[in-house]
Amino acid sequence: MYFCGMNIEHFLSSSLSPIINELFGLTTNPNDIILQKTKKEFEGDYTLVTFPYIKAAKATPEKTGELIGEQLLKHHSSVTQFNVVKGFLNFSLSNDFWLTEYKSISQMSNYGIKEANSSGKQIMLEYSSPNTNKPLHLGHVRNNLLGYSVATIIKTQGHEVIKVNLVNDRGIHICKSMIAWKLFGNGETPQSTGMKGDHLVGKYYVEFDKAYKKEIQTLIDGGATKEEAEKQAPIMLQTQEMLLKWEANDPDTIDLWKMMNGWVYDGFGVSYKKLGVDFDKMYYESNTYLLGKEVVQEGLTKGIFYKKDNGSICIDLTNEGLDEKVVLRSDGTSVYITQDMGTAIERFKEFPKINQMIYTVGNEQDYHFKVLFKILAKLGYSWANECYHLSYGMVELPEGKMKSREGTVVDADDLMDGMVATAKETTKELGKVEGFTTEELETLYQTIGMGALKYFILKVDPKKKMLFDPKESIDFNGHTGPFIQYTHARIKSILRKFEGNLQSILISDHITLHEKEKELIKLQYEFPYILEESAKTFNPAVVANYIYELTKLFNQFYNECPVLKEENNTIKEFRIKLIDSTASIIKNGMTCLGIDVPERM
RNA sequence: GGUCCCGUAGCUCAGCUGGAUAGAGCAACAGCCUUCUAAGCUGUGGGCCAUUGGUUCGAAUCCAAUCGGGAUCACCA
Repeated sequence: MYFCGMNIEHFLSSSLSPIINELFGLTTNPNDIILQKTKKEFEGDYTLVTFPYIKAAKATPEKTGELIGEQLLKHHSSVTQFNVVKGFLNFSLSNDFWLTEYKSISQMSNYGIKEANSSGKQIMLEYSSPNTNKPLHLGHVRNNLLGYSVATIIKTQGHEVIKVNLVNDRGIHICKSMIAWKLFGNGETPQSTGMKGDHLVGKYYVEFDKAYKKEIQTLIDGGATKEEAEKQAPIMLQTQEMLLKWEANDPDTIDLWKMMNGWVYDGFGVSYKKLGVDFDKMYYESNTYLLGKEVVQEGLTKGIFYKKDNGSICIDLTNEGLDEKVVLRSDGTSVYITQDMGTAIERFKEFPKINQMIYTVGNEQDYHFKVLFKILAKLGYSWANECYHLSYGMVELPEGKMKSREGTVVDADDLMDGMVATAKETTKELGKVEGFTTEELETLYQTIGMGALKYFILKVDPKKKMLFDPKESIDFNGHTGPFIQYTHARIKSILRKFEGNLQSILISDHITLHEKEKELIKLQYEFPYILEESAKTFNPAVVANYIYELTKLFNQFYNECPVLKEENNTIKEFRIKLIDSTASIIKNGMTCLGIDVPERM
């Protein structure tokens, strides 16, 4: 049940409230009156549920509906008829009403999208945040697509968005890849192996794990307990030593670190480009991991934190329904949340104008962010309330959760390449691409393959975990990206064949709308409210599902109403306009999802 | 065990700020290409909306309990 657009809703509600008040002696105001779109099985455009008024009316729901309906009909020329079924008052708006509405829609360029303006907010949105020890996998894909899409959707509301990426480029896990490469790498480089840099480094992350496990087994066979073995394995000791060297700025270690991270960044760059995502600013944990310590001191003097006997510094959140949380280790070093506190404070200093900070991070960290925001609020940062954890569900495989070390991951590059390859195959099979240059074809395969993948992921509510079965490849028919892209191409094909001048078409006042035309107008009318809703809830699936509905409706229209073959020129020109604005909403909606739509396919 | 999230068609998902007979896609079956792109359209079958109670004129939707699944509760990140 959607709010039916603001203008119409407001217009109707404000017409209805005096009627209801006068009839039944109530004092409702227009905002209290809830209208809904009339269900398909019934005659009418909008529906008012009369149950709330039957007491005051001292009448049956049917009678109440009749009374309101009669008044509405009498006072409003746009309302042409009504009917009452049980407690539901359905009324219809006139042909002219919809036609007039459509005229104003068709005159707007980028209907529903607000330009950045001075009243808009400045919002920082963090997403992606990869580790530099392994390539991206399907989970990262969801994060990246979601973050990028939400940023784009927020921009349509006239806000400025600063997209940031906080790269986890240091720590023990990075050292693992480094040690393994040093021990077993024989000087391999992306150049010498032809491997993508992130994959090469990832290979050594796996190598580390193999060697580590082998050493543990040897130690256990020699009589050690599992716990002892895990601590004493030489490769682990070497890794810990390397981390200390890194923190001490040992030149050789830093050089190795820079070299291998460089490989990873080259690899990520390629993946990001394929994904079509970008960032306005990069943050690196190697620069931020020491932040937050002073704040801990500050909190200590304010009495928000306290020192335990063992020297660690904590905060007690048990009154808030949370636990006690360590914010500084007894050896004085930071924990995860210390950095996050410091980084947040730093960002608000660096960008004093930001009104909101959004973190795109998986729902496994729900608790962490609850604690983080609570601590920031306690420290007295008023903007703590404007921090938001854009939490999304895990992507699960049929066998369960993905685990990097166990090799049960779907690699992002493999996945994307596979989708593009399937797109190529399917396109060739259908054979509709005569006259494309080789370059255009490559772009098209890319567009379709990535469109399928992106739509597949973004059409589901981010909050929910989603299942991905690699064996059942992503579909190109039905509720999919390619279906929407195809429809767009179809419209564009008609527009290319139209011989008149699209810009100069004036919509006649004397058109009797076909049922499907009216439905198309009604649905187009909703687009701005869909964007609003989607931005407000940080949910691209709202846009995705809307665009699908619009597309499906267009295809029904396409099957019932000829455009170019329509003999009545007035109607033909109107239809040209109608499909043109449909195409542009499809395009703009898909852009919100980071999906391109081709002119031909 | 505490806290949080989730259970809708065989499968993947909409609908959830309470409203009419719970919707799509995939899969299955049956139709539609001398007509603007069939990656399309039309139709058929498929549901105790996990269960039980409660609130309400009205519950898939709100509340509680139960069952089932997941996450989290580190001086890891």
